[in-house]
Formats: sequence, C-alpha cells, structure tokens
Amino acid sequence: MGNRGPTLEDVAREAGVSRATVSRVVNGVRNVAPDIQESVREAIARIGYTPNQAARSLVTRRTGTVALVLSATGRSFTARVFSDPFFGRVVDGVLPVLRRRAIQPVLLVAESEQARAQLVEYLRQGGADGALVVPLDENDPLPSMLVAAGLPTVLFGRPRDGERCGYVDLDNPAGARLAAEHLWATGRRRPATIAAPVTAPTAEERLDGFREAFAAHGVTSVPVVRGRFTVDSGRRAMARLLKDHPGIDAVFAANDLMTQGACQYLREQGVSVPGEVAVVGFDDSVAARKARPQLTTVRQPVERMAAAMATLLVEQLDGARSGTAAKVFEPVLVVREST
Amino acid sequence: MGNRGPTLEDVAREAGVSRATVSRVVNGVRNVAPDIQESVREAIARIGYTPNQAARSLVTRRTGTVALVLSATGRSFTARVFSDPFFGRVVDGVLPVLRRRAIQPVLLVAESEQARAQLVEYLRQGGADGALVVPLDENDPLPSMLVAAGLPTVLFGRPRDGERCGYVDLDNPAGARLAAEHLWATGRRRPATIAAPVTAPTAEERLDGFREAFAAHGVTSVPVVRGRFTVDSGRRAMARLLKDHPGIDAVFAANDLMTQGACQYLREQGVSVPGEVAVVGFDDSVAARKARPQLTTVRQPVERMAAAMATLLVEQLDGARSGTAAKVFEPVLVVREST
DNA sequence: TTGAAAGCGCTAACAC
DNA sequence: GTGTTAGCGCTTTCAA
Repeated sequence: MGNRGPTLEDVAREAGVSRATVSRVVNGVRNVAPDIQESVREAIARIGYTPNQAARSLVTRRTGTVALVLSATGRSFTARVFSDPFFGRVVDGVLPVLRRRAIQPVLLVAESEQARAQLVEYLRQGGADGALVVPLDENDPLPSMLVAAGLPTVLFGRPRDGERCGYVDLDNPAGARLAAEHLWATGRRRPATIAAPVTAPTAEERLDGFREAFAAHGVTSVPVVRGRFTVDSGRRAMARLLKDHPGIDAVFAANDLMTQGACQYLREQGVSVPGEVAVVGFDDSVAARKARPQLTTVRQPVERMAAAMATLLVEQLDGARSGTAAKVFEPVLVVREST
Repeated sequence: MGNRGPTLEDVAREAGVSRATVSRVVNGVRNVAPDIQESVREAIARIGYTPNQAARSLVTRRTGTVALVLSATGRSFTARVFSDPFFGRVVDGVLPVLRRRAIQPVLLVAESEQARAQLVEYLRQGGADGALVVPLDENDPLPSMLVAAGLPTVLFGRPRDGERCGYVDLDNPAGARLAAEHLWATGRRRPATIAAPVTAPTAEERLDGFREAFAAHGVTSVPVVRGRFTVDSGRRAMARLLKDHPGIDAVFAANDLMTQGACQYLREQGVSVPGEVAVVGFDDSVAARKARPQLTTVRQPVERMAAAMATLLVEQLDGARSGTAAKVFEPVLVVREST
C-alpha cells in the first residue's frame, strides 16, 4: 500500500500529550480527563489519523475480524453458492451479530484443495480471530484443518467424530419425521423422496428420518432419487420418479429448490398438486412461498442458527464459553398449499 | 487469538543462524547458501513455524490480500447476491488470478450505510492491499470513499464522473443495439423492453441503446416496464406488458433471469415463443441455456471481465500500471431458440 | 553470503 | 490522570 499516514506519535505531538494518552482515547479507555480527550479528538480529526491495524494486532494478538468460510470440494462450487438462497440467509444471520460488536466479517471461499491450504495458512498467520464454517460436503477436511491450526471454529452442522469445535445444527431426523407424519396423517401411503447428494452433511439424516417414520407405519419401500439441491435437478429427479414409480402419491424433497423443480415438472405433466401428488419441501426459504402451489415445508431457521453460530464464536473469543459449545434447533412444519 | 507460536527467533536459534537469514529463506531471497537453506527449512518444519502476518505487514506495508466488495444500498441485498448467478461468475473470474499470485481473496459485503463506513475504515487500516468493487447501484458512494481513502481500487462498471480509479466495463449500448438489430432483421416491429431498476448502473445504457436502434428504423415508441433482475420480477413485468400492450411481438430484457421469467409467463398464457413473441435476454448466464426455449441473449463475458479487473489491480499494486487503467469489452449476440 | 541493529506503529505495564 | 518504557515479530539497510 505504501500508506504512510500520520501515526499516534503525530497525534500526540499535535495535541501536546503522550502516545499513551492518545492510545487511551482511541481505544475508549477511561481515566482520561475530558478536556484532554477533546483536544486529542480534535488533533485526530485535524490530521486525519487512522490506527494501523498491523501494529495493533502485533501487540494485542487480535485482528477484530471473523471469517465466514464457505467450503466445498466439488465442481461449479461458486455457481451453487451464488444461486442458492440458503447461503444468503446464513450471511444475513451472521452479519448483524458481528456488526453489533464492530467485528469485521470477511467471507472466504475454499473451492479447491489449493484454496483450502492457502486459506488455513492465511488464518493461522492471523487473518482472523476465528472462523465460522459452512461445509457443503460431509467429508470436508477444512474443519479439522482449522481446529488443528488452533483457530477458534464454529460449524454450521454437526462436526465429524472427534472434531473438537463448536457447532449449531438442526434436528434433521425430526424434520424429516414431521414431513412423514404429516403425509401419513393426510392419507398418503405411497411416498417417494428426492434426497440430497450422498456427500451432503444432512443427506442421510433427512432420508433415514423420513423412511423410518413411514416404516413405523408399515410402509417399508420408499423410492429415492438423488438431486443436487437445484431447481433443475429437482425437475429431473421428479421425472425419474414419475417414470419408474407412476403410483406415488407424495414426494418429500431435501430442500425447497428441488421441491420447486418437482412441482414444476408435475404441473407440466398435468399431475395435480396436491390432488394427485402431495409435496413437502425442506428449509422454508423464499422459494417455498414463491412456488405455485405454495410449498408445505419443514422450516429450518437458518438466520437464527447462523446468528447463534456467530454468537457462540464471539463468546468463545471473549473467553466466556468453551470451544465446543453447541446449539441444536428444532424444525417446525409449515403447512401451505402443496399437501 | 493468543496464538503464541514459535517466532523467527526460535527458528534462528534452532538452526544456529541469525534472524535475518531465516527471514531470507522464508521470503525466498537468493544469496543464501544451499546447505543453510536446507537446515533452516528443517528447523521450520521441526518447530512448526508460521510467519506472523501482522509483524510482516507492519514493516512491508502489504497484507497480501485483496478485497472483492459487493456493495448495494437497498433491502434484501444478500437475497439478491446469493440468488443471481452473476456474482458467482464474478467470483469465478477473480479467484484464479489472485490464487495464482498467492494473494488471498476476501469477500466483503457492504449492505448498509454503517457497513460501508466500517468497511472503509477496515480497509484503510490495512485490511487489504486493494479493492475490487462490484457496485449494484448507480449512486453507490463506496467507490468514492475508497478512492478518497487512497486505496487502489478497480470497479466492475464505469466509475462516476471524477472518480479516478480503474475499471472494466461492457459496451452496454452496443449490446442493446445488437439485440435490437437482430429483432428488426427478423421482422419484429412492435418491441417492448423489461428494463433494469433505474438505480442499476447499466439500466439506462441498455434501455437507451435499444430504443435508439429501433428509433433509427422509425419505431419510436417502445413500452418499458422495470424489473428487479429476478425471475419473478420478469414474470410480473411480462404480465404488465401483455396487459397494457397486447400487440407486442418482441421483448428485450436487461438480464437472463428476467427473460426467463418473461418466457415462463408467456408460455403459461399460451403465447408462443418465438412464434408470437420473440425474446432476447442479456448476460448469457446459465439461465439462458436452462430456459425453454433456450434464450437468444447478449453475451457479457463476466468471468473474463472479472479476471481483467483483478489483473488490472494486481498490476497497479506491482506499480506496473496507473490507477486509472480501464478495459472495455465488446458484447456478442448468441442466437438460440427464443427469436 | 551472513549477522547486527534499527525500526515499523502500537499497547500495556509500571511509575509518578 | 498522565507519561515513560519496553517490547510484539518481522524486514531491511549496513557492515563485515
């Protein structure tokens, strides 16, 4: 940068006090006479002083920033992140918590092996005080790498066995059961499901929860097709399902985007929703309300979960909480027009 | 953090050399005997040394990071950013350029007045060596603030008058003309357009370019409805257009998402595309190929533009280029099924 | 080719 | 309340 701006020293000289006093004023420490505070502030404004963060971090060992990391291993990673409202909701939940404490949020994307290595290196060199991680794949090595690097870390989703870090999570099996029981109660007996990719952290939890609930009612065979969380993949999955299992009367999909795609396809094929086939989504994202018919869906309070994730990390940084605190949220079924 | 890890000093002692020598090895400076390099590297590995970025920045005045800033003034900002593939394309273009030079990319979002202020403060305190800015609104104050703060800045889109910073841009009027001439050449005489919000940087350029081209052919009245870049707003705009101007035979929309919405609505109303109404989009995003019919669209090479933006900044940081270098790209018309 | 030493700008004891 | 002073961990002349 070459940003040779004025320093504390300059302000001190200008205001006729010592560096220490200026530092106290800048950092809002009490024990400074009001009139001196005043003159220091004036001096700062007059010469346009800005603290040097590097110098500050060097002694405090703090950066005042927290990283929000989106990590995945597959291809077209950014394409997914920037077309699924889910991540926007996470950001929406995290930002206010951090802003309130004047912590600078920085978004980091780890889209490849190399990127992950660079990112960990960056963070352990002091790029941020802690990390909030949203892993898109079950076996993402990043959380372990971060924990191993000694960085305070909180995950969106349950950590793998042995990873000692904080997390927030949704009770996914419970959510899937909610969907299943609702379908059962409304008379559906031949359900199918559009599941998440096997690599998604929540995939099997939702799938198994759904199956088990129906199994408990004696329905043991539930067809499954995998989607990729996108509207388009939902359409394709629905096409497969309809072709291979024409008798189904209900569909449960692992997120609202796929559910929307499924509905689109059903409509185009002249299959009435919910008349012939009832449909239940997951997340309760904006897509759920924009779809026609509006989607019955399992609500995941993403913003609140993200906010909790940020709060957990901040409290850990303040030393007010252990590094492995967790918070699990309960899903709620939102019944709309698709069932 | 409290990350009291090993320091240069420790490595020096371990390897039996001076701090200066270790520093040279770490920074890849020549003039270090091979055997000494070897033993220093061993020592580093043995004690697990990581350089402290704050200490380094303090003397070099460099952070080795570049910020990619998404800035907007309106509501539901994150909802838009994380559902429009456009931003993913920008990220896709920027990342490889930065990674190649081992520069850490950090994404910053400026979603409010307060956020913008914090962000500028963060950056001038040395949060990054430079900024790549994608302003979503015409009158975004952020670029000026950054330039005023003395931060090397490159914009996606032309800067406002008097802002002395680098930029990349698309020749938007030319793109709109491409669309108009194509529609004219294929016999369309009653065009309408779904424009961007008046606040969008490119809105009037695309709108005027389109109008002027048709005006040159004697078609002086072109109905306009404003959308908000989303599929849904495209649907609504199309509904308005069809209601108020039932005679139109062509539609030009300011991005592919709105175009997709327009097509959906037309289909649902039983209006054939391109039979009765021809449709042209803008961007050539993935949406263009996923829509049915596949969209004829004005291609904006977003990834290449973003890569150029990053390159411009990096060259400026290297001192190899002035701070006001610009690069303007030419659009191309991609003819598919919707015209 | 290597080492000694001087800071980069700031905070935090510790005196006064 | 305020000033003095000693570093934080690193890069970079300058000598040797």
